[in-house]
Amino acid sequence: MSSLYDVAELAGVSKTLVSRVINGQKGVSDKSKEKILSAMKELNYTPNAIARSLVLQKTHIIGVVLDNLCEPYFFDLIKGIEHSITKSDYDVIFCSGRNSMELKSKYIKFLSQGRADGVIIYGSSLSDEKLIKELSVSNFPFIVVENEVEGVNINNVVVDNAFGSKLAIEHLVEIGCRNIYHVTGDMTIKASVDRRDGYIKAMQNNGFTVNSNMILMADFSVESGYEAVKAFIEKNGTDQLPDAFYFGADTTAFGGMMALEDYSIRIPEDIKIVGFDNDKPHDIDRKLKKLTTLSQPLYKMGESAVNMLISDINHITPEKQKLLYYPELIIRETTRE
Amino acid sequence: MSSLYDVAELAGVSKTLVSRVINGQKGVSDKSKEKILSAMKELNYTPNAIARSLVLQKTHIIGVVLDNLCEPYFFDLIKGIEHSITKSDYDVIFCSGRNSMELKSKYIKFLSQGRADGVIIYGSSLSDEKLIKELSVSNFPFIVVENEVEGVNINNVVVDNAFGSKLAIEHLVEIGCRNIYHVTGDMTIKASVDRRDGYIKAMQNNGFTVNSNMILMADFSVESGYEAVKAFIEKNGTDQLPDAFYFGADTTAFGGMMALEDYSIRIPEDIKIVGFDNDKPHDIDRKLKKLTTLSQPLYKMGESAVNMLISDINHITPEKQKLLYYPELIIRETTRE
DNA sequence: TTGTACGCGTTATCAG
DNA sequence: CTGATAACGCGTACAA
Repeated sequence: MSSLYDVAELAGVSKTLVSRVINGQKGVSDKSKEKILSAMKELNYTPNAIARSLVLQKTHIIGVVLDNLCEPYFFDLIKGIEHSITKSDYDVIFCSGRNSMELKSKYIKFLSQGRADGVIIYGSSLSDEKLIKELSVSNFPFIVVENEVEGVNINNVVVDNAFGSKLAIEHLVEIGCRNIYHVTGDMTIKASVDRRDGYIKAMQNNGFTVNSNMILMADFSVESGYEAVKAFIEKNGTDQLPDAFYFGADTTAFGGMMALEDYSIRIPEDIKIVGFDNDKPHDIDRKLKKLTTLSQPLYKMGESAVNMLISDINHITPEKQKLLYYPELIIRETTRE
Repeated sequence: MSSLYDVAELAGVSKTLVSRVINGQKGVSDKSKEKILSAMKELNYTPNAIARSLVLQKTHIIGVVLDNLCEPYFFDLIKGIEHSITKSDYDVIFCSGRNSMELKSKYIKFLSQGRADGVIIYGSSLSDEKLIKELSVSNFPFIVVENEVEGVNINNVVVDNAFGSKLAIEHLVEIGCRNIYHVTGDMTIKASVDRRDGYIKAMQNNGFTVNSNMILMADFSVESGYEAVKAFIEKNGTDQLPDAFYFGADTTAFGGMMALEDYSIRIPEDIKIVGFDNDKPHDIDRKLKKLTTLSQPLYKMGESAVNMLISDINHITPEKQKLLYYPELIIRETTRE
């Protein structure tokens, strides 16, 4: 690998001139420029970005750390980020936590050690909080998408999950449901907690009381949704069904709908279903009804995250910012006769 | 941001000792170590990876440049890469070309300018060749997955697409097909060309001649598959169908199967279908038959790519390596009565 | 065990 | 227009 110095030597000029040519700056005679250009060609010279970053104290890189890259759920977020990045003078690199907290934390450190000017972190897990609090004292620019972390002043793009629950319950009540159950998502994820709490509150605001037996525990897997509903039916029978199941996640809802199908319970005639996340169904074998769900504006959240982070990096906004998005109710077949 | 020098000053020792503590090296008294550690804490010191890379001439980073991150097709490749990386002492970062050659090329340059020790490039497009030839003169370590580039000596993990066509045709012939048509994938992609050429050759080897009207042009989209088959039927009627359609991609095949369904043509009774790629079906609305297809070992290819690249980086293997994988035929409902 | 001094490849300042 | 020279933050011979 030849360096700027090698080019200067071969061209018979100083490093200063070479640097100017590389960066397209004024102050180089045509003759020198020519010599430099041909020297660069001859040596197959490539500027070293690392050295450049060191002296400039700037990488022009924004890092993105996701829980897992292999997850279609993140596609909209990624696309939103990419779209905003294109309009900026930054480059993005992506790192995957592969569903491991340690790895995620490692990559955040990795990027914050000077390898990026700022980091976008998708944080949904409750256990992210410790990591984020640590990072927030380092005054390295970063922004957390999805998770709201209490007690720390950070850049944050969040979605009001409880509001989503409110929309779901109000919709179900409006179409005549009275006895509405909730099947949770993964309760180590903050969003799941907020959705459940939002469910309870929305039920109360509509004049219903929620007993603990009205909340079925599951996680984000299709299987858990299937098992939760199946166990419920086996315990209570098919004549003790609620008017509706409100699931904490679409994946879980898909599983639940399969269980209902196995017991020949008709959707939406016998029971209404609402999910959360606006996922594409995974299972081609079953012809599931199209699911009424709540959609998070992940694309917009990605865009905003980039913009907010860049303005933080450049100290355009001295204060940390927080942006709240609202989920949108998408009514489909599972709540429509 | 405090530097190693700040820590040394606060601890009242030299930079050398601080450096040793950071890197866990011997040769520091317990007393000094303590002072240094507490100084690091007090200053909230984080080592600067950029400076470190500069002096060490090593980043311990492997970059991966994909055509597009938002594409489930790459999941297996990514997982394979990640798996091998975990067992190494490298970190991975991912960059997305967002389906743009320029962007892809930009990110390859970006990484090769000292920001990574080596790059894994997924290259499927024919137009990648120019870019790859350029890179190959720079002696920067890299490996190309999928595309075979003629005339240059590079690290390469490829899959024998023509062999896949051979498997497909032999399978179809074996179950009684004589009149086998081909619907191409995106012909700007080298794999599509190889699959078509493999189809022609395999047909000839089985004693059939291929006329140009037996090859329908499409790309990788579901729509193109649908349109290609629909146009064919509208032109030739439903009584002039071939025994089988061999598609250059599963996505295309899904589209084609939908078109056949629209004309009430039964699969596999009336016509057999073989695809390529072993994709998951996208469309939940249709209850498509499970598709016989060819599976590429992308996971293994990802693993191998990492290993080969690392041994290139460390000059373990002086020569460039080339690894050839074979697709595997997965027989499902569309060729089974 | 400790510290000094130099170099990694760049950019920027300031004379000439 | 040109060229020394000093940084950027770190690792490492080498010397003490």
